Amino acid sequence: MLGRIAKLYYEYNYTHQQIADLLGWNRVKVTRALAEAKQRGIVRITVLSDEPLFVDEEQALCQRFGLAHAWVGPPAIGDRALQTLAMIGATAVDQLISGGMQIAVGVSDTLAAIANAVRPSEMHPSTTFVPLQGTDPGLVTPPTPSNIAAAFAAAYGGRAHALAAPVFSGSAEMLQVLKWDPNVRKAFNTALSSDIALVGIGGTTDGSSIILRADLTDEDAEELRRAGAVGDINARFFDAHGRPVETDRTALVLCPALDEFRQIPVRVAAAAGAPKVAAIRAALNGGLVTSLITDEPTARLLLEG
Amino acid sequence: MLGRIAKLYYEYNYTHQQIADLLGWNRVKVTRALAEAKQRGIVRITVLSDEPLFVDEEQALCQRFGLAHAWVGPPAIGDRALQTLAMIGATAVDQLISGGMQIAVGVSDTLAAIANAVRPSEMHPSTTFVPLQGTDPGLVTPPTPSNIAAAFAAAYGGRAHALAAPVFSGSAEMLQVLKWDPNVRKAFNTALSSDIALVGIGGTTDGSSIILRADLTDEDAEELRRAGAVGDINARFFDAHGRPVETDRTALVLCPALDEFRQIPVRVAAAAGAPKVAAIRAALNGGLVTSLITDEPTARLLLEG
DNA sequence: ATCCGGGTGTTACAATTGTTCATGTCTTGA
DNA sequence: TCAAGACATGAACAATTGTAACACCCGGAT
Repeated sequence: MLGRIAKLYYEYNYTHQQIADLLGWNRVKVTRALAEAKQRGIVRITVLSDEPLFVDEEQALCQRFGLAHAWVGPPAIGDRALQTLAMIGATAVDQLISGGMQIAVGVSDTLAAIANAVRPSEMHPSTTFVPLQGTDPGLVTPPTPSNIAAAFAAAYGGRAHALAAPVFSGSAEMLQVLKWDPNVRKAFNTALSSDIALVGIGGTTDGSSIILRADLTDEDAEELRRAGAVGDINARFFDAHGRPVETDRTALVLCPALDEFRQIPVRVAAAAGAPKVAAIRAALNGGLVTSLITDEPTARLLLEG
Repeated sequence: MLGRIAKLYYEYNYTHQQIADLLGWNRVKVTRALAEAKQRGIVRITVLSDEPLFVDEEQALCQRFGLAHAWVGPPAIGDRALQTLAMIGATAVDQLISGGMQIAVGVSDTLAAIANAVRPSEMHPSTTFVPLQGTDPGLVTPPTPSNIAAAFAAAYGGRAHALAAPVFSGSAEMLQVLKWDPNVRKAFNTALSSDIALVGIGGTTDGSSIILRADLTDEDAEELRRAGAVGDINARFFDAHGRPVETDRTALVLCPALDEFRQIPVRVAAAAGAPKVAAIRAALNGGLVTSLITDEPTARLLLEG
């Protein structure tokens, strides 16, 4: 039934009202049916154009920061910040991915949103997604690394690895034990041999999700900032030059150090928003990432600075 | 540029106004750009559904008149009668066509509209379109058979034949000469060996386009009606039982007789509208066509009678 | 019997989109 | 240089679409 209505509307250019009259329905019902048809994917709208949305900004970012790729999306409207970034990110991933690749994924809300937003142009059954770090402990809404990897794999019909280890250890001893576990070591070696890494960039301002995830206290955060930390990738903090910053608290993290992370040849970060500009700029300047997914206002701020 | 705007609108769900603000444009300009993008095919809207629009009517028509296929489109809105019929016709053609076929095409406004409306689901380079009759003499707006065949061929990437002969002869002698011309005979033999024929059905009411095309006078038309003619296919008139009706005037026509036409196994007619119902019904009852493309009101009238 | 929960119909209103029209601008050719 | 035509522009209006609120009905579970 949805198909019929969708055809009448999109192909025959009937108005909702006319469809309602034809079917003896109510206009609002037609409106609702069409919304459902769209949502269910019965109606597919494709824009046949590969021109990037903001070529100028993308090129400027590449030149200024020596990036391999840059994708700049439109400014978020209303509260759609995450979704907007996710869409441009999905485009980016779809352009980068190809069969047989191994792709490492970090954790961030943005990355989770991207994983849900991907509409593969083609399937890649032989592509593998591996998590870059273990699972956060008390995280309620779950962008866990394994979940994100699984979501990507589901979208592309590929495979996903899981990593059954906590990302935060309660003690140095525990961290040591974990680090020497053969399975854990293997998992990290695998992740670090990926072709591409997808990560988010976090800030160190109040309210950054890393603060919450890591169970950091206000004092911990303040200590980090005093030590010069402006942001993190995979719970590894860095200063304005992209150099590692560690405190006692953040040393207990089970995920690749920034220098290990650099082994991955293509490192794509997705992040946007004024509070994160300092962190993004630091990551770019320090060469922590080779490619950036962001939005137009953020790109402008990065280029202005 | 159109691609960018289309993406912002259809993928990022910006409103026209927001796009205008973003680009420093005027809203109306955005509206117009989007319309052009649609028109140019940069934006493609697909309804993923193969359910026919009016299954009940289609089945009823098939049963009642022993048809092989029936396609029923929605009622025309406003003055879009031709375009609406063309769309359902295009769907029908796309379903019927396959590689290597030879398809004979007649002349009618509807058929011309269908040829322009086809959006091939796949190309058929090995399919050939051949005209069923010669060219009308004084026809200003040109749905000439060769044009229609060419339009179909262009759409499907196939080949088209031309038939360089007038459909109306001024005298019996001329008709004889033409009929014995080897090229003409070959052309007709070719046409009649087609897998499918696509034709229109004309009525004999005042204003029927056949009257105009054939340069028939009011007296000619009246004579035809007195002789029982209710309609025509390719300028061959028939009565309410689908039996041929000829007058001196209409005998001078260079196109297959109705009985020759029947050699083609699949004969698809496209026609709709209350004035044509008698003609359509006659063609169906007489088995002149095996398949019908029409619209819902016409289908209703046919089934009621 | 009663109480949901989900779908429907209705209305009213808000937001978005489409169209028209008067005007302005830029070419083209005499 | 100027008129004529083609075309772009922006304001104003009209039509369509989206959304919310609310009453209602119906089948199933309590």
